[in-house]
Amino acid sequence: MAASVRDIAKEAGVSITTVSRALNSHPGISTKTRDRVLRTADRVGYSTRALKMTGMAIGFAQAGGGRLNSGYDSELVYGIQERLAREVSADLVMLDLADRAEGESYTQFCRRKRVRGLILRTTANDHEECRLIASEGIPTLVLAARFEPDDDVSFMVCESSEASRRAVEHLIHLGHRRIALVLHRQLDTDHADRERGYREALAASNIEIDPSLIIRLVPTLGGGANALSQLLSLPDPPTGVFFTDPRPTIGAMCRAHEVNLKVPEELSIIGFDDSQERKRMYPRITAVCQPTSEMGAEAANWMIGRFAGVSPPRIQKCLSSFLEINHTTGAPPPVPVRLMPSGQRIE
Amino acid sequence: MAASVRDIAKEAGVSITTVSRALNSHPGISTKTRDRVLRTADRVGYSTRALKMTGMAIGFAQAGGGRLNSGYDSELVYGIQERLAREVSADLVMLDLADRAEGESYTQFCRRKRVRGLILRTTANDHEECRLIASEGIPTLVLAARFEPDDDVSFMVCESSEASRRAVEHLIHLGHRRIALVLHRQLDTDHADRERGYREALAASNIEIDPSLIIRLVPTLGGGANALSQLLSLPDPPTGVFFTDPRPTIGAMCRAHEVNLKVPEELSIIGFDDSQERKRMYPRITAVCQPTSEMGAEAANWMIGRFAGVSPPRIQKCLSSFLEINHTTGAPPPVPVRLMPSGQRIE
DNA sequence: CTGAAAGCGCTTACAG
DNA sequence: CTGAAAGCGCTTACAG
Repeated sequence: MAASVRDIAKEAGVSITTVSRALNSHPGISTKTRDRVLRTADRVGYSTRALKMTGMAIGFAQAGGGRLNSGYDSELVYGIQERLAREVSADLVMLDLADRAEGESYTQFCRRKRVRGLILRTTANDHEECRLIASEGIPTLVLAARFEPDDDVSFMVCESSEASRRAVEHLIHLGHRRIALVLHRQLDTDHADRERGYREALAASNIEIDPSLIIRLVPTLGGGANALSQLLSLPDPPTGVFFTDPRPTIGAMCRAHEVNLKVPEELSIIGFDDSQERKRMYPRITAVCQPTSEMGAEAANWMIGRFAGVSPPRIQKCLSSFLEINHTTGAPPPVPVRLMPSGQRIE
Repeated sequence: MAASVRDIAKEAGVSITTVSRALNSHPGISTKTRDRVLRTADRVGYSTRALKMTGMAIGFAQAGGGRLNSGYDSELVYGIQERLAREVSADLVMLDLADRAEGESYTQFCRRKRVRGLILRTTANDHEECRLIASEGIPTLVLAARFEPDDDVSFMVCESSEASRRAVEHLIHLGHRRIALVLHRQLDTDHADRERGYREALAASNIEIDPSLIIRLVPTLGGGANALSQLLSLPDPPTGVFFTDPRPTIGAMCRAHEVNLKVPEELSIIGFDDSQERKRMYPRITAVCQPTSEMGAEAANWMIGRFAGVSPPRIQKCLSSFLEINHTTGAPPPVPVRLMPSGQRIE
């Protein structure tokens, strides 16, 4: 049960001295022995005495180092904590992977921080580090990123191509034909999904893609506002727009009010929401929504189950985004509305 | 430097057995001895071996137990982490004080969780617990609550009576005379501050308080929306409203759009913002704003300084809210706007 | 590169 | 209620 260095030593056929060296990455030890000892440690369920006393803790960290700080992260933390609080008494520790000591493995780092499992966020550039961490064997789950099935990495991701397709179909059913898409400039799998949904919906209705209706931007409030203006000043403007990120969505809604554009009478807008922003906007926006805090809760569930020996050691779960139809989508106007960049109407 | 049980024993003139018992709240020990030992432990700077290895960590917890989950908490955590990341390598651990073992003191709990200092949030009902925790001597800082100067509790709080007074003065200068106030039903010191600012501003301009213009509610989006409707359906409605909480502010802005009320031409609105909500609203709202993430950063600063022996052991700091004048305040309309509860205008 | 032995920090029966 | 001694978990010179 409570495996000690002695247990590992007996099991691996070495002295406790060697075990200690392996666990603490001392230099004077052969790679082969060290690996065998560490594998044995994991197998017999080794934990330091401090860890036994201290209770369970799971870490939340950003691959590549640094601290977590987006609203999306907060929503995830909220979901994780709520589930942890309800199910078990486990602490959540906000870690910075850049704090690892020289030569310290991720597993050792977590042991030192008394953390038994890691929930990770990552950028597209840090997938390799996620693979490395997972390969060490410490229970690891990456949130909101997708890995290949043969990558031995557990992840949860939110699929949004289908909800995105439905969103655009919703506009088509309402009678829209010129439908714009506002995308991330840096296309990750999530945003590629959303673009795919858009293209599929248009293709299914034999509507040709007009590249001038696809805008790629840095996802900020201001970017969204400008994208709206840019689209509406086109010679042949869209009657519906789909924003694939929350910040541009909010910026665009503000700009619509600013230029006195009636939504949805003059323009239909579908946004993107990964928290509860839509409840704070007027008109309440029709949006593709991600169940973010639910993802956090699911992540906590899996971790709890891992420690209890119930969860599978590897999970690759895909949650679904959903289209919530609210008050910013309607039939297209008889004549598309065109605005000067200044906001003045072009009749 | 690295004080051990042996050091404490020598210093306190007892055996290490007794020290161990005191540190772990074993029953068979006299209160007097235990207190002396624990005081000595603090004085000589005792820390367990695990703690020495594990690096610095500070805890974030809710007095009274439970997990933190409001947007306000997220903003605080954001501020704390940003500063911690920049200044030192300290982890932030989200703790649930309800996880304490039977008979375990707060200090012991923190030691077990390898936490060297506590940043607390509290409700009005849990001030006593904050005093108790602080009295144990572990570095403790309560955020966003006010204690008496002779309460030996460190806190940081955001004063809002002055900014609230300025907010109402701003309306008065614009020519408003009938100014409504929307308040928490449960009046804590923060909200009492804001009410005081309102009353002072009116008194200074010899405007009589009209109780029908003061609404007390549960601070939700819907509550704010209803408060707006209620105020505008009065026989003699206000031309300006001051909301003292973020959620009703947002709800009221949505309701204004909903009933097609022109803000600020027909009604001036001053809101309250403790995060960055105002940047997401249209029109951008004139609001009393709290520097929430700055408070988190200040808290982290003080903690870091405490461990370095630089910060004073006790701090009672009052940050200032500020009035940010944006686009929802203007001159009152020639004739006050009156709306039916349905939203229909009463001419 | 590895291990037997000494030793540190702490806890726990046991004796008083 | 207290302490001397045994003992656990781990690390660290030291020897090979």
